[in-house]
Parts: sequence; C-alpha cells; structure tokens
Amino acid sequence: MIPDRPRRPTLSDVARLAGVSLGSASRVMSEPEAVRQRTREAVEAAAEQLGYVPNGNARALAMRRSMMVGVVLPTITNPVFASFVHVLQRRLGAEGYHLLVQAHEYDHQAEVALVERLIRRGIDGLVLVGTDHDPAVTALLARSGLPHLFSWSSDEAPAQDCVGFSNRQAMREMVQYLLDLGHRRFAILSGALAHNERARARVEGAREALAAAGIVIAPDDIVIQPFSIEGGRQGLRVIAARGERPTALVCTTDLMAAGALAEAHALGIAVPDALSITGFDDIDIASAISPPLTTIHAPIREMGERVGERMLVRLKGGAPDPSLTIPTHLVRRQSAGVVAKK
Amino acid sequence: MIPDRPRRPTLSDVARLAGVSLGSASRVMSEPEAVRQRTREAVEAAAEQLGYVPNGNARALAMRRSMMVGVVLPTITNPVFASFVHVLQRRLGAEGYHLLVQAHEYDHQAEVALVERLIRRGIDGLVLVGTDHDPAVTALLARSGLPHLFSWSSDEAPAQDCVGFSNRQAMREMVQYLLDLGHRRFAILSGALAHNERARARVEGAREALAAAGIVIAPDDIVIQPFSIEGGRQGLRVIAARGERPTALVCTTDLMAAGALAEAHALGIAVPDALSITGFDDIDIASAISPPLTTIHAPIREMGERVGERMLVRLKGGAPDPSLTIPTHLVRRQSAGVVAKK
DNA sequence: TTGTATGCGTTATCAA
DNA sequence: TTGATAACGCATACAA
Repeated sequence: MIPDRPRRPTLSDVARLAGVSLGSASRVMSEPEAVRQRTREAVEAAAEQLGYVPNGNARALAMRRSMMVGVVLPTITNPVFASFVHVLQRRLGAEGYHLLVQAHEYDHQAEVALVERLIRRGIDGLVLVGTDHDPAVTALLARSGLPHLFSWSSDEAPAQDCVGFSNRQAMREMVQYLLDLGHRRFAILSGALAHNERARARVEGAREALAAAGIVIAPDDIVIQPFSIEGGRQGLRVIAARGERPTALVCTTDLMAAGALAEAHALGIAVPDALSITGFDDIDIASAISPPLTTIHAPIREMGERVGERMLVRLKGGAPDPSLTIPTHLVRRQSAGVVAKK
Repeated sequence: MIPDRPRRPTLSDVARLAGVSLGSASRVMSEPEAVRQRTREAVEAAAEQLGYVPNGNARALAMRRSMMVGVVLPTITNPVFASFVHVLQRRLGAEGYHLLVQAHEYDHQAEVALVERLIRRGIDGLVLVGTDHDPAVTALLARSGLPHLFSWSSDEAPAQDCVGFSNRQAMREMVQYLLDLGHRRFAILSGALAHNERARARVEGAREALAAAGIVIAPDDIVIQPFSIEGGRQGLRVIAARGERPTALVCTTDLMAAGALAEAHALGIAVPDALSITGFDDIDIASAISPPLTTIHAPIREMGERVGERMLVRLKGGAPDPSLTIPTHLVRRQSAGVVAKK
C-alpha cells in the first residue's frame, strides 16, 4: 500500500539510503567530526538526495531542549519594545535560538496566561519586561525551574537575574533639568501605574525631584492615559482644558510625548515656548519629530545584549548573576526650553 | 538512587498518581468529554497536585503539529511590520498558535537561512512578506509541503495564497494627487529595489503617473538610501545639495519620509511650502509628526486578519484561496501642499 | 569509529 | 469507557 501523503523523509530514511545505521546518521548531523569522512559523505549525499530536513520537535524531545526562548512584552507596537526584540533576536539567533514573542497589551492577568502557554509550548528560557508580575507568574516560573530574566527596571529589581536601568533616577534627572530651565508648574502624563513598576518609578522620580525643589504635585497634575500616541493626545487635551496650565509636561514615554506634541500643535500651543514637553525612551522617531524631543535615552541595545548574553549563560546551566543597572542619560533636544518670562 | 535534577512530572506520573492508565490521562487533557467524570476528576486532581505542565515538544512530535507559525519580516523595527505581527499574533494566538518571528533586515540571502531554520525548528505554516524571494526559499517551501502565505504585495503576486495591496496603484494615486497640486519637479526616495517588489512597484507607480503627465523622471531623481529614518535624512541631504530642487519628494515609506522631513527642518527647508514630502504606510506616528504626513494608508490590520484567517484554514488542511487585493487609500495631511507660485 | 537499543513525553490505535 | 502498546523522529549510552 502506498501512503497517500508523501511523508517527509526522516533520519532513518537517510541512514538506510546511505547504508549506515541511524546512530551514525545522527552523529553526522550533530557531531560530524566524530565520524569517518567516508560515512559522513555518504550520509550527506543521502540527505541531500532525499531533501532531508531535521525534525526540530523530535530533536527537542530527545535533547530536552527546544532551542526556543520566550519573550513577553507589554506590546510590540511601541518601537522601544520592537528594538529590544530586534537586539535579542540577533544575539540569541546567533546561537541558534528562536524567539517566541508574546505581548500582553498591558493586561496584568493576560501575562499569566501567556507565560503559561509559553512554558507549555516548551521554551528553554524566558525574558520578561519589568519586575512587577502576578504571583502566578512567579509561581509558574518557580515550579518549572525555567531560566528566566527580568529586564527594563532596576528600581524594584530582585537581587539576581535582572538587567535594567533606573527609571526613577532617569526621571529625576529629567525633572531637575526642567527645574534648571526655570519651570515651576508641572504636569505628568503617564499610562496606568498599576502592575507597572517602570511607570511608577518614573512618576516617583519626577515627584521626588519636584519635592526636593519644594514643589508638591497635585493628584490632578498626574494624568493617566493609555501608553500610546493617542493617549498622549488625550492627555494633552485634558491638561489644556485646565485653568492654569503647566509650563512643563513630563511624559513617561516618547510615544505619549509625541502624541502630546502633535496635539499641542493642533491646539496652537507653542512648544517649547508655551509648553515644554519631554519624553522617555529615546526611540528613533524622537529625534525626527519637531521640535525634536527632549527625552531620556533608555539603553535598549545594551540591555538587549546583556539579557541575551546572560540568557545564553543560564541556558548552558550557568549560575544567575547579580542584577545589573545600566546608565541612562538625558538627551537635550528642542521640545523643552527655558520657561517664558512673564 | 535519587535523581539529581527534579525531573518535571510527566503525564505518566499523573496517571500513576490518579490510578488510571496513561491513555486515560491523555484523554482528560485533550478530549475531556470522552472520559467518565470520576476519572477526569482524579486525573485533574493529580495533575494539580503534581504541578503537571504538558510537554509541548512531545505533543508536537506525536501530533505532528507544533502549533507554531513562522513569520519572516524585513525588519521588526519598522512599525508597519510590528503592527502586522501584532495583528497576526492576536488572530493566530486566539486559536492557540505561537508565532516564531524572524527578520532578515533586507538581506535577500539571509531570508533563505531564516526560512530554513524555521522549517527545521518545526513550524506548521509560514507567512512571508512580499513575493520576491530567492528561488531557494520557494524550493524549501515546495519540498517541505508547508502551508505558506505571501503578503503585502499584489503587484507581482502569484494567483494563490497572497494577501496584499497594490503598491503601484497606491503610488500612482499619490503622484496624481501631487500633480493635481501643481507639482512638476519630483524626486523619489526609496530603499534598495533589488529583491523587493514592493519598493519597485511603488517607484514604478510613481514613474507611470508622472509619465502619463508627460514628466520623465531622471535616474538622478531616484535616490536610494536605507529604509529608515536615517536613510530619509540622508536622502534629503542628497536632494537638497542639487542645483535645481524638486518641489515634491515622494518617499516609499513613512519612516524615510519622517527622516526627510526632519532633515528638511534642520536645513531650514519649509514643508510643504518649499518642498512637499509624502510617505507610504500610514504608521501611527505619521499623523503626529509635523507637519502631519500625507501618505498612503496601507491596510495592515485587515491584511493581518485575512492572512491569519487564511493561515488557519490552510493549517486545517483547507485549500488555497485565490490571491486577494485589499484597497489602499490616500491620506491627505499637511506635508504636501500646492506648489508655490513663482 | 560504528551499530544497537533505549528513552524523550505525548497521541493514537486497538482490544478489552 | 478504559488500558496496553505502538508510533512520532531523534539523541545517546553502551557495546562491539
């Protein structure tokens, strides 16, 4: 009986055609130097002739390693996370790993399900953004014994396995800069703070710097909108509708700042003359909008490299390293300026 | 002897603890309705107690389906591709599929290696961007019998399995609009055209619309730079250095247009008064830069949905559908205006 | 250096 | 409805 669907050739088929054992054929694939040239060539010829393609799933089962690393992001549509994936992919891809990317769209609960799905699917390691996760995530990770790394945030980081930067310190620097420019009336625009220690740290950093200057920020001056360009627009509208406007609008992401900037243009609010606007992340587009965005450079590239390297170490059975804090820096552009004289 | 590493519990362990056979335990996982309630509960309790997590790789091997779909992109750092991934992930994720995303960074040859790696790793289906691929890609796909879909381009599309839009027609519309605004001197700014039928179709569309108006574009007026913001900046510099400047700069992506716009600002070239600049894609940021970008809306969301749906059909053994062309539309914003009177 | 045999953790087939 | 048992395709320890 002829099989209806032409089954893809397996290593057994290759071995048979080459006239060697399955074991030898397998060795040719994984450790070619451990096999005589003659047999190697026979196997390679047979593989070529049959169009043999190794079955990664069988391989993963036998080796108990899938060569896949999971990455759970807030969203892939913010370029700052896309860049992170880009770097990670290059670094881990170079060592033969594939990336399984998932995004929870800032849904705290959704993240639990994504992590579980990734573990079930059979990843070898997991990269998480941030350190504030549902206890269920931690439990899953602990139970599975899966190597995992946290990223982005060193503000509330565990002692190990986190590579990030100080969102709080960065934001302090930003606000201090604005204070030095003479600003005294501030508003802060952020996405939701719940389950997001990065946003919290950024807002806290701003608050601290202001407090040190004797400025107390009112609850109303912290506007919460979605982490997006549209959220930025909305936020600016809210603030513009106020009686006494701030002279500086501190946004917790470049995306929100870009939206706020666009809306300021639309409303005829001059930036930075009537209102200074600042961002956070330093995504590519930040320098291309106008006025170019004064922002914090988040060290995404370096963070991605470090996370990738550490993940590779952990995947090879290496021990956890202490958490690492990468410096950020303020990028002065034109969206923030000296406060206008009365 | 005690095993040194605490092996993760398997379905056998669960079955043993529950006092049922492996087969029954397996059934509880996959088709719970085909098992008596009593045994089901026993198995579920045992699984819970042991913290059982199914092994996806074993599952993939046994079922001969990995529940993973590959996506090969030019780059993840262009928001237009990130959005595509976002939509695809939602659609396929809803049906339990994982996405294996790879980017070739516009390296034609690199794509071959990526596709091969994905096939080896064991994907169930593959989504490709564009239709112009190395013959080796086609060969791999044909040999593996893997369901695969093309996207983005209906200009040189195969009769089946492609979901895209007409880059050429869209660009014709754009240039016609500029002609209607009175422009007669054009420059075109694009990334490399080799192995990229989308870029080619966009340039061709522009050329055709110009030709129809009796305008012949000189080779020098087509500037090639990387597909990026920086590429856009460079491109504008090249054009600005020319003796006789164009009044309209047609860019083949929003990213390049944003870069060109930024550089125009930097050089003191008024947009649109001294130079109209147009983009293509309509990424989120296009409406937030200033002046807001006149561009072509590429139907990424709908394309992603269609691709996802079709992929699901193909994954279930369904037959290929004829290729689909989704309409685009011109988005008139402020970066393009009437040509200045002499 | 090569072959043999077993295991990886499931699903699926077939009797019972 | 359940249980035994054979795939699934490969890696690997061990023997030859």
